[in-house]
Amino acid sequence: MLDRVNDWIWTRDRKPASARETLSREQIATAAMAILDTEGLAGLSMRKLAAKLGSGATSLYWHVPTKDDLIDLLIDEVWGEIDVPDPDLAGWRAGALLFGHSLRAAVLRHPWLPEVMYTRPSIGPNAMALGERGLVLFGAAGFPEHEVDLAMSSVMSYVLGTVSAEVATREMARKSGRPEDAWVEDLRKQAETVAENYPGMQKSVRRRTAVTLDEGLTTNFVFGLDALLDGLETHVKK
Amino acid sequence: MLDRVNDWIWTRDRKPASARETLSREQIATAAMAILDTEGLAGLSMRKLAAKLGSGATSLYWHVPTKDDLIDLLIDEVWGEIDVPDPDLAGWRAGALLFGHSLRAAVLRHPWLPEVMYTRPSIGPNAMALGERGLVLFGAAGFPEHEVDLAMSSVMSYVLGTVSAEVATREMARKSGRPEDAWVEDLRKQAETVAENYPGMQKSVRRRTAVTLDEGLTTNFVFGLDALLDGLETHVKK
DNA sequence: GACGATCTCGAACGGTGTGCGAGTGCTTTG
DNA sequence: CAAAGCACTCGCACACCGTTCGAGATCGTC
Repeated sequence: MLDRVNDWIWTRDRKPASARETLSREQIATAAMAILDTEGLAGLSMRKLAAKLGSGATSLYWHVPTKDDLIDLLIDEVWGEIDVPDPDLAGWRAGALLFGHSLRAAVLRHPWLPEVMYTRPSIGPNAMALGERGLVLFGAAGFPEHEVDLAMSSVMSYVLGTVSAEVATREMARKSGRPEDAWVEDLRKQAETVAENYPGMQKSVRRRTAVTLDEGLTTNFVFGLDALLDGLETHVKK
Repeated sequence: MLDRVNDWIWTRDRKPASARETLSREQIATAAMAILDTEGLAGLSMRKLAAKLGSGATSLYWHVPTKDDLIDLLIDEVWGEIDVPDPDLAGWRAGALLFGHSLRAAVLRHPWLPEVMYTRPSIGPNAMALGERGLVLFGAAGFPEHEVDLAMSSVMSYVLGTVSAEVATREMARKSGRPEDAWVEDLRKQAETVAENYPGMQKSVRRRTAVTLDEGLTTNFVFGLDALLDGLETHVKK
C-alpha cells in the first residue's frame, strides 16, 4: 500500500489478535435468524444469506458444515430464549404456567420453528439446559418420580402443538397482506361457504370470528393449558 | 390403421365414454401418498412421482395445479381416515379417548404430516367433516357452549403436538437403519455424554430408555391425554 | 522471503418446481 | 369421410436450490 506507515498504525491499533476481518459463525447465525424471522423458512437460502453478509455464497461453508446444521444452531438459540422459573419463587403451578407462556412467546417470535423442529432431535446445549430446568420445576411439584418426565413432556407437547397451529393461522393472516380484522372477516365469509353443510362448524366459525384474532388464540391457548395443569395437579402427592 | 374394422369393434366394446387410457387425479394422489409414506416428504418430487406412474413429469400439471395443492389433497385424505365416535355409543370421555388414539394412529401411518400440516389451513371436505363430528362428540359432553370449541381444539393440539414429537423420534430410529432396541441403546449412550452436566436429564434419559421405544411413547401419550381429559371433565355441567 | 494455516469464492453439478408450446389421440360436427 | 375441436401428454427451458472442488487471497510465524 502507498501509506504503509499509517496502515501499520491502524492495523496495530485494532486488535492485533483478530487477523483480518472475517466471517464468523455468530454473524452468520444472527443474519440467518433475521431472515427466518422476517421471511420464513422458504425465504432462507444460502445465496441470499451470503448476499446479506456481503460475501460469496460458498464462503459460508467454511464456517458451517451444512444448511441443516445452521438451522440446528438456530433452533437451539430459540430454546435458549425460554424462561423456566425456579419453583421456589412462584411454586410449581405458577411456574409451569409461566413456562408455557414463555415457550409460546418464543415460538411466536420465530414462526418458522414448527416447520423444522419436528424433523431433528433437540440435543443442543440450550435444549439440554431447558430440559434440566424443566425437570427441576416439575420435580418440585411432587409428582411420583416416574411421572416427572411425563408431566413435563405433556405440557411441552400441548404448548408446542397449540402454538404450531396458532402460528399457521397468524402466518396466513400476515401473508395475506390485509389488515388483520379484515382478514378475519374474509375468513369467516369463506369458511361459512365451505362449511355450508356443517351446522356445528358454521356456529364454531362464527364464535371464533366474533373476537380479535389475538384474543381468540390466547383464550384458546390458556384454556387448554389450564385444563391440562388441572389434570396434572391431581397426580401430585400432597 | 390397418385393421380398422376390428379396431372399431374393440373400441366400441370398451366403454365408449372413457376415451383413451389416461392419468387421473386419484391415481396421482395414491401414488404420491405411497411415496410420502415410504420415503417421506423429501422423497417426493414431481419427476419421481411421474416416473412411478410411467408418464412425463409435466403431464401431472394438467391434473393438479401445483405440488402444494397435491399435498393439500393428501392431507385431507388423512383427515378422512380418522374415527370420531358417536357420543351415544360410548359416552363422551371414551369417545374422546378413542378419537385421540385414532388421530395418533393416522399420523403414525403418515409420518410426513407434521412437516406440512402447520403450513396451511385445513379446510378440505374431510377436515370439515372431522370437525363437525368432533363438535358433536364434545358438544354431547355438556360443556358450556363457548367451551366446546376450546375443549376439542385443546385435545387435538395435545395429540398432534405429542405425536409430532413421537414421529420425529420414530423416524430417526427408522432412518438409522439399525434395529430399534440397538438404536435406543446408542441414543442412551450418546445422550448420557451430551447430558453430562445435567443430572436430571441423565436420570430422565435413563428412565426413558429403560423400556421399549413403543412402550415409552405410548405411555407418554396416554398419560398426557388422560390428564387433559381429567382437567376438561371438571368443566362439564353434571 | 517462504511456508502453512486460515479464509474467500467462482464455476460447476445434479437436483428442484413449473410455464410454454408443440404434438397426439379421441369425439363430434359438417 | 374430412375437418375441427377438445382432452391430454410431454420435451425443453428457466430460475433457483444446496453443495463440492480447487484455485486464490491474506494472514501469523519461522
